[in-house]
Amino acid sequence: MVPAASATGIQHSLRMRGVRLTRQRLILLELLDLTGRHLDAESLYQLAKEKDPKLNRVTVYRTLKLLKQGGLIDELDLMHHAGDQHYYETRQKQEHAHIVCLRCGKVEEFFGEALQGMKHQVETALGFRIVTARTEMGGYCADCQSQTATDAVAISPQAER
Amino acid sequence: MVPAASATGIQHSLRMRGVRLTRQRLILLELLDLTGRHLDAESLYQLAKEKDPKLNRVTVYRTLKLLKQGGLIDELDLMHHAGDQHYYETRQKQEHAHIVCLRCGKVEEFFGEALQGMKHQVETALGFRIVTARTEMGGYCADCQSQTATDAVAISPQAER
DNA sequence: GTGTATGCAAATTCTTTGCATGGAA
DNA sequence: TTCCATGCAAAGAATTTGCATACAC
Repeated sequence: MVPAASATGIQHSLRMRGVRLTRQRLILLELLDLTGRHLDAESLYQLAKEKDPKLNRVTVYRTLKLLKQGGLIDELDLMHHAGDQHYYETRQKQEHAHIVCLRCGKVEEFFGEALQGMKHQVETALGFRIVTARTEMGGYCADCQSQTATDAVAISPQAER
Repeated sequence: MVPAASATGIQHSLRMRGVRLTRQRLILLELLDLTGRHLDAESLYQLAKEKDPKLNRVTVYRTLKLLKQGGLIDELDLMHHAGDQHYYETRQKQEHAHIVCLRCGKVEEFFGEALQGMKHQVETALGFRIVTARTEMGGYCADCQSQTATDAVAISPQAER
């Protein structure tokens, strides 16, 4: 179960379900797996175009949807720090939270018992069967904290998004 | 600090920052505070229109942005179970997770130590100063679990969104 | 009175859909 | 050979922007 085997694992899982492994899907799966995490549809599309200039943006969206529905990738929002697009990562065995610096955009991952624990608590306390979970936090990284004071982030009408 | 005082608290906070309390903003603040939680922009707009038919959708978006930036309301996605709109609730003293039933759309809230604990862990472990946090889970509520089997949710190309 | 907030119309961003053709199994 | 998957163009959903007017302080 080394990282590199993961794409193969997904391929196998898809084949099992009768999903056709087209050239486009293989390209996208490889990119999702090998590239540094947290790609959004547009970035994934741009990378995929380098490998196959004819691959269409729509195919990217359709493939992401397929993988998401199959529980093979997770969808993130990263606190919408850079817009409303979604980000994706291949599903890990270990649940983890995503921490986004609202100033520089850096994304850290946080692994801890708390997450699995909470999932179980929810399942028993509320009677839900949890399929997918997501914890995201926004704040300021060590580097940016000092500078933030300078930025004067008063509650002025125009800003970010 | 009773619930009803909360809208007043927000008003005070806004006034302090030099934000003008217009008729429209007062309507929106009241609705956000008194209505059952988790309104999206469109729902809030529809409710607001009943109180002031001339109030514009754009004003709703601008007000939500203002309040969000000021940390007075929190933005939720509710796992995008019904589309890509955002939902809002006035910020609570107690952090809590939102649990969404992917079949019937029911939303439950889960309060627990785990969340505050994790926030502190992240702050010390990663050196972040966390400003906003969000935990959402998607799954199936007790009522829907039995029926889900029947639904035959194989990984077929077309479905939801 | 002054300058921010609003309303209106138009634009933008992100994502999905319809339909004919292509290609994996 | 049979359908599922793709590409293309167009549509759709959610949200933002530009600009003149209105109104809170």
